[in-house]
Amino acid sequence: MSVSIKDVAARANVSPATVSRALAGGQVSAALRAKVEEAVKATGYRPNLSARRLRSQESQTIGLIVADISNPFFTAVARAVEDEAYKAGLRVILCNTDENPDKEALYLQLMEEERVTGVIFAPTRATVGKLAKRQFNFPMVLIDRAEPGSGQDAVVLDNAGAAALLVEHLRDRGYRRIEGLFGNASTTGVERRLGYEEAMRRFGLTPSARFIPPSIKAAEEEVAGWFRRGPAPEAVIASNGLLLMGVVRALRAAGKSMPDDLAVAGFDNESWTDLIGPGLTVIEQPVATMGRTAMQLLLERLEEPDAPLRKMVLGGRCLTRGSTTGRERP
Amino acid sequence: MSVSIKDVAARANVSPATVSRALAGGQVSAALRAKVEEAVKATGYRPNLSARRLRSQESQTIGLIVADISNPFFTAVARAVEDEAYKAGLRVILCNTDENPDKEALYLQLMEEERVTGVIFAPTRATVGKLAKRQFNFPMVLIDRAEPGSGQDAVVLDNAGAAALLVEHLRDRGYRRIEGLFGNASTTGVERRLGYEEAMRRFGLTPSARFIPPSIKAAEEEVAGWFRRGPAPEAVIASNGLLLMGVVRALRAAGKSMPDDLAVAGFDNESWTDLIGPGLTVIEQPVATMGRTAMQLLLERLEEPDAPLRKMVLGGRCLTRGSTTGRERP
DNA sequence: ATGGAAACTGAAAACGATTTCAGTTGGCCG
DNA sequence: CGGCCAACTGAAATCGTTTTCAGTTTCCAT
Repeated sequence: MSVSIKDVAARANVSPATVSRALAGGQVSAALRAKVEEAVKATGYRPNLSARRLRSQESQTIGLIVADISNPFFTAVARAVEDEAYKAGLRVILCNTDENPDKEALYLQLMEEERVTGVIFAPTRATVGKLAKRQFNFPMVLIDRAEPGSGQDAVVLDNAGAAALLVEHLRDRGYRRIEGLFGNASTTGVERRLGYEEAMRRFGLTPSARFIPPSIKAAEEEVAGWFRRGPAPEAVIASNGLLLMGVVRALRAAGKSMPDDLAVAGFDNESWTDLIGPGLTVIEQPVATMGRTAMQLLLERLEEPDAPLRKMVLGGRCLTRGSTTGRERP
Repeated sequence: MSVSIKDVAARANVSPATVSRALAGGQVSAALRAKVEEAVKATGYRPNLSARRLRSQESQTIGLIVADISNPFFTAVARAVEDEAYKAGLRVILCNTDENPDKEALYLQLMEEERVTGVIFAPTRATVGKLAKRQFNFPMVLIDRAEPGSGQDAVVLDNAGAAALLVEHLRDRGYRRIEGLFGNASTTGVERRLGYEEAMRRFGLTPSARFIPPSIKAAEEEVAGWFRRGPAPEAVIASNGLLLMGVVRALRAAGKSMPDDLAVAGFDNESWTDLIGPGLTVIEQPVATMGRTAMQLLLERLEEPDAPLRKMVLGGRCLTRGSTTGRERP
């Protein structure tokens, strides 16, 4: 069917071995190399990557497993990972788990069958704890989400620190009753919550946090409830872009405005956050750096499989905007 | 190294052929099947997909080539394509071209080497015309962008019709000097421009369109120029989400507001468009349907390689919001 | 009991590349 | 001129599956 290395060899009157060497830049006389190249062009030959992988036992492919590529945070991370990967001559298989542990297990198994070179993975809280128990036939770098005992390299945000930055900022602007909304699927929610609670206590304030599913709708309903039943807090911190959008939607639906009815701060500097009303105060995550770093850690791990475990913790930046302008104290 | 089917066979005291059949659900006695399954579990065997692909000559993989997965339009399409693909037991290789024809050529070649089952492709204007000339070893479905003579199945929006919807809406609300901003990299820009111009003329208005690169920055600079040098039009139509965001940014930077200083309408109902100021009037593209349909067309093409060429044209919906509220006539 | 069909199993041949190993040249030096 | 090394080339093995082909067993109807 498809033209194989044998066809090229036949056409150039050489052996398949010579064709292989000529194309791979091995030791071949200039004359033969030219003949081979001519034959390749004439036949329209394309190497068969499956055959190459089978023989050479390396897939030159990595897996990227995230919750949902539609989430701008993961989109940005994925884009960075892919750029680095293709630069390194690696292909990327992308998988969306929708925070579903079953899908995570399924895709991890798929990765083993693909004999991938490595995997970059943003696991759910349910899965991250089990990773240490299993042995994979590829190295893995966790991204965005990790736990002390997971036994894998990782790139994460300083979640607690970033949450504390927001609390501190809100307190400085005079807010006291600061509510926290945290995603319940990932370790980031947990860590951000701890950072929030710790900071609140440090300032002598009473923390009040809610764990909810990481979706726009969940946040919207939660905040709508505050306005319906009251009392609403003075300020809210949303632990990711989805929750942040939910908060904004609820405010709009209830005809409330920022920061007067509710001051709003959150995570993820998505492209629209500076365009909404007075602009949203957010933690900017170094998304591209995270993706690039994950890829780097993976490549280095491939070079040195026995190097000590590494966890890269990156700092977030607090971008203050109009949604937390400040409050005249009573 | 890795455990192969032979190891399983040895452990179960059967031949590799039997193991293969047992796992593929072939004709095997229940007793042997159980023995094989036990052996699989004991050895931790995972089939090697490269070997399987080589032998069976089918990759069970499709390529998805788009301009930039960070663009929410493509994100949504990609998500739909992937869901459908995994449902059909196919893997997806995602490639970002950044509207660069060289990268497009590179990735198309990669797809041939991967021996992919098929490709879903959103080509640039530069490439789409050349597709008919080349022969690929896989079927291809164009998505979002196509041209009459491209010789491939396609799923596209009724671009001219959608642009006309916007013109009609703006005219109904009393706007007359309506400027159009169109992306210059894809056929959608061209088609939307034609639809815009045709509709303007139909209403006795003078079309005034600009072709610019499909980036936030390009649109922002263009609109900023209007306010700096004047005169600004009464309304603007932006032919995609990026340009739309650029328009909004320029307005904000110049301290202008919608719709009084400039009425704004555009393409792509991105999640933030109803939250900006009075809400943006946009054409909602059936993104998920587009992705799903592309996958369907591809699967059907695989079933019936010689079926006639098909082009699916989907209608856009006009969501009217505050950015085009209307104009009191002088 | 016997014939034949049906069910099951294993040996071996692919799939298309890479790579080892063993030649075969040709050139150069003594 | 003989010998040796370097450079080049090809035959054949290999990667891990699937699948064909042929052989064996089982079972049922006659």
